[in-house]
Amino acid sequence: MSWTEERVETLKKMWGEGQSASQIAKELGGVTRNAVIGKVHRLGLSNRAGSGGGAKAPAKEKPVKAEAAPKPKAEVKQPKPEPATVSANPPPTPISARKQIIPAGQPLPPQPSANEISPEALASVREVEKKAKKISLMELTERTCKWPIGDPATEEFWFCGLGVQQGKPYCEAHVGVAFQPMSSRRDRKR
DNA sequence: CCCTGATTCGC
DNA sequence: GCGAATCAGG
Repeated sequence: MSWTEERVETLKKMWGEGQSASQIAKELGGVTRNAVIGKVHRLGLSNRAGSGGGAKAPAKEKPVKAEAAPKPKAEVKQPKPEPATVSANPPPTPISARKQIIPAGQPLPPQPSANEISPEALASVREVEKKAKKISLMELTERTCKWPIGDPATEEFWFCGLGVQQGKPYCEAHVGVAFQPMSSRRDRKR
């Protein structure tokens, strides 16, 4: 693949939108994120600025590493289709993580169906919460359970972080409580 | 471990 | 000009 007008334009657009290099690479196809970053630099838009009044890159240090370095480890390619990114689609805050205190300015999204959970599922959540990995926001990936535990308004807040099922945002147990079969929790006057 | 962009340098 | 390898960091 080569950098046609069209592809470059897509690159510019997406980069301008703050998309990550890897996302752009996936969109374009046929290129790696490295290629994208390389192109970005050559185009001179390394900084997401674009214009402005003389934003100049401060002189960078040049360590001058001794080359001719051997390659102790080989790079491994991992073809894995990941259509979505975490930041784009925050999971609905489930049962836990809601005391009554809402951080100002960031009202939690409505929780249409966070009531009536099957006792079994609830039990497993408790169980899982005990062995949750307590990972931070940064640790969240495509394959870590994104179930919030604790109160976001306090320090007592982390994410489950256990391994997730293929495609699912949560681990086994949390998927169970997150995606209730429409049945089993029918009528229930509130 | 996963990811991010930045840089270098042989092609 | 291109991009893999590598670096540096969250």
